[in-house]
Amino acid sequence: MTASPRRRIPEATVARLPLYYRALMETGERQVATISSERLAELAGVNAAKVRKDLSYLGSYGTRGVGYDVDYLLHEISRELGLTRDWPVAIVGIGNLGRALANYRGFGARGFRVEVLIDADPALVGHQVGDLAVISIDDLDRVVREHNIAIGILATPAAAAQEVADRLVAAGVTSILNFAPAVCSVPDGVSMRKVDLAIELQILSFYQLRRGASGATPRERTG
Amino acid sequence: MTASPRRRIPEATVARLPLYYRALMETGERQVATISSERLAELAGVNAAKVRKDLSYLGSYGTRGVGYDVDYLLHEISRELGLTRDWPVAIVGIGNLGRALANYRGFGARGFRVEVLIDADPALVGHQVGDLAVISIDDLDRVVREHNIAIGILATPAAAAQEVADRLVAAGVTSILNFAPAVCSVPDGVSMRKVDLAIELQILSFYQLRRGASGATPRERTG
DNA sequence: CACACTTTGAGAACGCGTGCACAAGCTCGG
DNA sequence: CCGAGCTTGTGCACGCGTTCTCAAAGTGTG
Repeated sequence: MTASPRRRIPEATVARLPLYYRALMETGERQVATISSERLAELAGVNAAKVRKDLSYLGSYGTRGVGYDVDYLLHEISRELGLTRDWPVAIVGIGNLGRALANYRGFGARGFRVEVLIDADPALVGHQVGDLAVISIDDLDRVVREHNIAIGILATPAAAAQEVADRLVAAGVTSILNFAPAVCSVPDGVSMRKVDLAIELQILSFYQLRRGASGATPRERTG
Repeated sequence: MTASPRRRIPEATVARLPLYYRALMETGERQVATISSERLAELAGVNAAKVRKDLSYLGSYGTRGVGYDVDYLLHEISRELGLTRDWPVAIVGIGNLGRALANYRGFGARGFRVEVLIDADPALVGHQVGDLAVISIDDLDRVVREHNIAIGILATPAAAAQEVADRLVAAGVTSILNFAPAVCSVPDGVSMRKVDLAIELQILSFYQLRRGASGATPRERTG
């Protein structure tokens, strides 16, 4: 029942669709029937021309002189993003970050359901985190297959990242969200997105430095 | 003592410098004196031409026929990224994620030191998280100024994000890393980077769906 | 029905980033 | 000192994404 895309949707557009989705959800709750590209742009924090071009990749869902039907557009975007499905998710690496992700409420609402928690530390295996018990990494393959998991979240230390990624892929996972601070490669046909907290701070630091010593100034490093 | 840039460094290059930095750190520990762009590219997960072009924005730090001096390059990159300084950091919003970030080891090593934890929940204020006590949001302005904080991490619920961002900016913060799932604007002269976990999963979901029903297939949504 | 007003959809120009290709420059062996 | 072999630095072409702009297509009013 998945409609084939009219045209290839640019990556940059795909990355913005979730923004539109969220903005439309908030708008829909306010009982607004239609929305203009300009208003949607404002809510999503982009400009109106971009909104119109992005949406035109999905098809002609707007009405000139009126705008976009909120419910209809919401439905089209959520279908395109696969939010009409339930995606079972596994988290590997139940440290600080893994535990926080396991308890994060924001996932479930969009159909991403954390069903499996995996860790290599025997001391952690069997422990309860939220509603779930931590499973040994030795059972990774079996559990991932049983739960029919397509999306994995990698929250291990850097050193383990590549090996765990390989095992996830071998078990049938085809999308990985990688929080480990390590370069990590996956075969064609598998998507991987990276989130690296330290890198984000370093980028901020670069621009902070460039702005010169105006405002708060950093201390010279002592150690 | 900050060298003025030879040329403007493209954003895309800035975003890769931390990758090179990390790769060089690992290389340096192995007592390797020089490194070629090809090897560095491999370690950083990019291609060699890009490495050379990126590094050329910093200056001519390589030697033809030889490669780059690891220590020297490391020093130049860390200076450019501001990693020779200590940056005191504040985290606002000590929920699941905020707590995980507060305990995250990866920051300190690069000079980012979490010195202040702030939350709006009176029940949380005063509680110890790691070595730090949670401070009331009423004291945000005072504490941020006292600690001379330039970089803030926003880990509040979406509804509070914009207001907290405004207060951080008013207190002198000029770089914000925003984990709240909300569009949030800051004045010129302030940098903001966004990390949105739900959006990352939605992007993965899009491509997962496009790859068709090969591999694990999602369930139709019930609720 | 005609006209003023609104808003979409897309053509076109521009700018940024990527990757190829190669000259310039260095080392090393003889 | 010369020539073979590397590796960098960069000019150039290409493609993607953004933004400007405007015709097309709708609504509403008198």
